[in-house]
Amino acid sequence: MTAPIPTKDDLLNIRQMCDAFDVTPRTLRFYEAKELIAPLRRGTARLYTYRDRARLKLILRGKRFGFSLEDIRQLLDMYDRAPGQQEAQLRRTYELAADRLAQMERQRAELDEAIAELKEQMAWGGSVLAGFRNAAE
Amino acid sequence: MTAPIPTKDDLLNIRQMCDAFDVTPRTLRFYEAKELIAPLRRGTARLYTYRDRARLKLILRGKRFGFSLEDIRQLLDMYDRAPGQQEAQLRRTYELAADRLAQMERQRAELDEAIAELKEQMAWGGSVLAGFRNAAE
DNA sequence: CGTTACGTTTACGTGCGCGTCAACTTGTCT
DNA sequence: AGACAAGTTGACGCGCACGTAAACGTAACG
Repeated sequence: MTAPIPTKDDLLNIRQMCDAFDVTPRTLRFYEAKELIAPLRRGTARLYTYRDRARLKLILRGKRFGFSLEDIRQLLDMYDRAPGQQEAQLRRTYELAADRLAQMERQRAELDEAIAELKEQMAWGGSVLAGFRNAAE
Repeated sequence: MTAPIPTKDDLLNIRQMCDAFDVTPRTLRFYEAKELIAPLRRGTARLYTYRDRARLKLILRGKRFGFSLEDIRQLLDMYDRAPGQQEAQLRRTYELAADRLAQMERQRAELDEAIAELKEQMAWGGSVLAGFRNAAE
């Protein structure tokens, strides 16, 4: 098998983790230093649980969105601190999420605008290219 | 007047330029060092022409698109040499823009997804909060 | 004439997200 | 036991896009 799909309670070492997510060991250790993930230890060696894999997935997605690792750390804390929490703390979390959501929606609006502008520019360039094609005949 | 709108042949000093575009002097000098703009000099002092202003506008727009300054420099150079430009070079630019556009649209799709997920989480948290309120009566 | 404001160059500092050694320990195989 | 792979912890380096401080020039104002 070229793809030994890990089950929920499999524990992956750092190499398997890197292969699975296409990252380097340095990256995983860096994320750990930044408290984004916290793998188990067998002696000194790291063992990555299902939870770590789920978190890493979210980390990489967050990165594609353009969030900083610090942003992502806060989001992750929010995601899993939810169950069994005191009301006040949960409400704090909720408000943090609301802020984040607003931020994301602003970001989306800006992205939409940028996309529209770029399309406009490209239409202009496209017309110039069309001119070239006409002149070429 | 709080807004002394500059005409095409006005020359702006660095402060006016910064106020007009909401950047710092350091930024303008940095862009100049990177050969993105090339203001006139009166003695040693910089004087920004209409052309500089137009270029800065494009630079800042490019940044919003997520281009690096080096990318932007190349695009500006091509833009300058546009009159009498070879089709090939312009097409390069066009393709570069198309790639970037595709990236941005992927990013937008992912952002939408993330927003949806976050909203879902928040609905869940909201229901928990509602439960607290019921238990409190 | 001094001083205040604004500009200049040069150069080192910063935050982010890792890359890249070096030096060491820890299994694993033969 | 010896060798080798794979892991570990520092610690320094890097590219980008500037921030920041030092030391200096220049022009206008009172």
